[in-house]
Amino acid sequence: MAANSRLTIATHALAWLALAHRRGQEVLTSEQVAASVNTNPVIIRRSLGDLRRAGLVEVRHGAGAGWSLAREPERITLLEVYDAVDAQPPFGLHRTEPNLECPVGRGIRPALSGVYDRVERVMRQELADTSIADVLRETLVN
Amino acid sequence: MAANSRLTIATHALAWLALAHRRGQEVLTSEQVAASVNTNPVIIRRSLGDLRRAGLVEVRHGAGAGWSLAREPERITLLEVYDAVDAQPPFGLHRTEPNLECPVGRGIRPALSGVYDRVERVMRQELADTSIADVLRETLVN
DNA sequence: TTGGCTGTAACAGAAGCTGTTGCATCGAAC
DNA sequence: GTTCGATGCAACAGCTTCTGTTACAGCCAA
Repeated sequence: MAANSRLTIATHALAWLALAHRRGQEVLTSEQVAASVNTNPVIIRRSLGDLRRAGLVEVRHGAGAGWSLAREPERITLLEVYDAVDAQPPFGLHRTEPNLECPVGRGIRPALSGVYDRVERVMRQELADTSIADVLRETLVN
Repeated sequence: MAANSRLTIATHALAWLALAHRRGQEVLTSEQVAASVNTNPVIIRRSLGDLRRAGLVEVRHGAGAGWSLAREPERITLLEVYDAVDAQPPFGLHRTEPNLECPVGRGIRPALSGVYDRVERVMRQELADTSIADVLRETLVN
């Protein structure tokens, strides 16, 4: 499968909104964001739509329309973005049910679920410790 | 993309090999493993082939052929399995290069790489702390 | 009323994974 | 040396997901 870049696109858009706001630009259109990400405006509208449903950004319609952050960038974590864009978890269980007459086939799924849950927990903790402001700061250093 | 079940399939196969060995069964054929996983033997041969190249299992050819663990299950970690099957990393960067004339477009990729590296590091640590023996024990409890 | 932008559906193309078939190759058993 | 069962691997189909694109209706400040 193609590597999942949803979190990347959404974070890029949020960092750009944060920087624009700091520069006095109230809102950005999907086209302006798309120009920075270098993709199609519809991709950005889809991504920002996810973030809007999660309450991370706000949208203004009509003339002078565009997008802005709903909170200060210090208070938006990558975990919220991750949940908003609904990226796939890193590991999946069996696609078809294993053979339940085999002791391994019977018990392997709950056992692996426990492992995968632990992995996801530490992953989420790491994402929760990083904010959009952190990302923007690191971005402007480079 | 379809959720990645490579790690699941490989771990299932290894746990089954470990249990069979404990029961006195020297080797298992790909067909026997496939019967437990409930899939096609070729899928299992592909997966066990990855594990063989990583030195985690051994294969015997000719009559009485089949697969066995190359080490005790206590000494095979899920991190080794993860690396062996070459599962995709959880996050990908931009598919096309961002606009380098934008300050965010210019610096976002190294910034996100840093975040993603940290996420992968804790994920790998968690996998390194779990062995095939751990998985088998949890499997037989259920 | 106008004009610019959002919201969303529909579709195409690409990529990856699973599953399947077919066949060459290997090697222990006889 | 022959046999026979299993591996190694290529090729292909089907499915799903993601990205990208076009098209168009809806919204609202000016």
